[in-house]
Amino acid sequence: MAGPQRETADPRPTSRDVARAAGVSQATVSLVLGDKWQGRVAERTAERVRAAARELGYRPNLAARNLRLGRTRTALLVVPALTNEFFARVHTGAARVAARHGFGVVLYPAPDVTAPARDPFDSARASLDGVLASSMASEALATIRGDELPLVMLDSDPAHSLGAATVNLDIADGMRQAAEHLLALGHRDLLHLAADVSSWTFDVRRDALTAAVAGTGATVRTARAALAVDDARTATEAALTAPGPRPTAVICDDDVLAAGACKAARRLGLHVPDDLSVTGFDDLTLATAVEPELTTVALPAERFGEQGMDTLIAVLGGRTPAPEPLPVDLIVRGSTAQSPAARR
Amino acid sequence: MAGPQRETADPRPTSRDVARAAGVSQATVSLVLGDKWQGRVAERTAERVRAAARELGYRPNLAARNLRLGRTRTALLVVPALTNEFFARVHTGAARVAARHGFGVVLYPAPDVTAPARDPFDSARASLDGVLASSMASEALATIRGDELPLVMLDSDPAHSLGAATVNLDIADGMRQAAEHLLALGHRDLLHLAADVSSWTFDVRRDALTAAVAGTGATVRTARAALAVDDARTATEAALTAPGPRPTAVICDDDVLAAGACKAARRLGLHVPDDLSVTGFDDLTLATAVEPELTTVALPAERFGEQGMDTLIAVLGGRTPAPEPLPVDLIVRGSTAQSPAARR
DNA sequence: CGCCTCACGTTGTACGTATAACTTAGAGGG
DNA sequence: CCCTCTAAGTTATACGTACAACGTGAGGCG
Repeated sequence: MAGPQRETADPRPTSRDVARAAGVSQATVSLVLGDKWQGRVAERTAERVRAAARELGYRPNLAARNLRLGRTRTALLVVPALTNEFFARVHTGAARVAARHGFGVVLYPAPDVTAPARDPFDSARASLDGVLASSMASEALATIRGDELPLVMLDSDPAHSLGAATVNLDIADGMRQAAEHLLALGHRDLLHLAADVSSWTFDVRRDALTAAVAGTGATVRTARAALAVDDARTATEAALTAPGPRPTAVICDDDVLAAGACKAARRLGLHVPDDLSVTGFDDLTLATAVEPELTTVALPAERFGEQGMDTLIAVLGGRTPAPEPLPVDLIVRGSTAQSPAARR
Repeated sequence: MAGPQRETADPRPTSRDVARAAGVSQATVSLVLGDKWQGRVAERTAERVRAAARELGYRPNLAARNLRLGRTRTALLVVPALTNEFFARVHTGAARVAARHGFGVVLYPAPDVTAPARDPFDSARASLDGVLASSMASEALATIRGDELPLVMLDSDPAHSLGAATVNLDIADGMRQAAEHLLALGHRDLLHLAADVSSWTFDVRRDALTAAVAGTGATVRTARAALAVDDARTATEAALTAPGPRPTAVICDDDVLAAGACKAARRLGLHVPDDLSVTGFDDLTLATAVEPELTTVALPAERFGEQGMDTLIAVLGGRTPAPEPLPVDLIVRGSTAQSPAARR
């Protein structure tokens, strides 16, 4: 029955179609559906418009709305890697708050945060209202700032924020808790298994650890590894077999590193936690999947993402909130115990 | 020196500004920058326009372009949960291909794929070119189909695809490989630790397992658990202490489940793999973090995401490719060994 | 009775882009 | 010398929305 197929297979109804169906003007439809009709449109008419919109399955064209309003209700989330469970959880939290405010979140995974590929970001930023950037190097940050886009920094150095709002986890306190836990268990020779990544969040861990052991007589050696189990295992093996007194505890920047450290211990015939204590960071799924379960610093990742997006939306609204760092908690599980020496 | 601050803090240059700077009309700017100027604009002029655009830092307004062109170069990726590393990797692959074609990817996490909350999806779909939906129930699928949006199904039942293109992993073959591996090791009493999730991808695992053991004389019992370590451990403990012959191997729908199974074994005083073999599925980071490392079916998750997006873009281009299922590989590690009986 | 106010709308326009349709100046052909 | 043709632009318009500015008829009031 139908004639030859038209090239327009998608005649989505517009506000004008709704207007025609309701017997009003397009402007009235816009007023009613935009909730700006108080005292401008009669309740009877408003209801008729709403009914027509429902009937036709009307959805406003966001491109047109964005063009008209000059904003997009879209925020960019920049993270090092979404495959890192921590950032996936940050995204979850951020997206939840965003949705609550009618915002969308587009992701920009920056494999190398020090030198982000400009192209995908360039094409995207023209349609963004704001940026939520996690763990970025200040160089990359500077290029973003040049765009004058509202920016909120997550877990980044306040000293290099260039005036952007920052939202932080109390990473330093987490590291302090982990260190004091090990010290209280009698450990005096610590190995810091550090992430081989240039990022403020890891600098904070280092400094907090240094501060925590200062004056206690304990010593800290450092090993570095990429955020992968294998690399962490190799690095730990090397560090534990190096000359000098063998560390009795490994304090790791991350749970993945801690898992690698545990594997290294097993390879060397050391028992965790009897011969070697290990602490992680983040409390990922990993932490309770390995044996023994990891003593680790639990970060409220989703809450963190939520607070980040809340802050960005506040900034867009002209306010400049400066939230307190979110508290973190050491969770003591099976991978830490009294040092062999303290047990006597 | 500057006067009082204006309310427009962001006068981003438009194509008209570029035109003025280059001494041409706005249309010419659009032609040059859109690469449609062959034989329409002199090379000298084109270069002048490009220079002006560079000078002003011009970026086209995507909202205006989208409105004009009626498409958004944005695809929606629907996944059950981004915190599942598998889906994070699928996203990575999909986003990579998308970027290559100038497409953006927006995520829609569907916590419950059987009854997706309509609201966030509703507001988003008006600005989408297509949908890439992973592991969705056919009900939810039907509601999407109603929108007439180009759709590609990932890892979903071809029989319920309602005509949408499907892209699949060869899950059945993976499960077959795992089952045959265990059978070859002499295991005759298997426990299938199934994901307590209603999804085609898990139905396929079940059916493939059933088919693989048919006629071999082996028996398969089934336990169900949510995709979490703790739940998997509990379910496995219950199944292993149930009356009847104790299974000598656990074949799991997922690595997280496998990690839970390993923990259950340890609790019951069983050694993996000597007393109990365990296989996983997905080959997540988890698989090599636990001890022993998991024998598991490796899925090319990123490649899968890439192929999904390639297919969606092909569909948007009017083609209807039907790619072969991607091959998967069993990776034998330390969590499987000969059955105690076969060892004699 | 004439004017004002108020409630309820409508008309018109702008956002920035892409492109169809048109103009114009030479070049070349008959 | 006029006519056509092409290169090299330009003018004008539409996409769908939000909202400022403008009617308009009815009732109130002096």
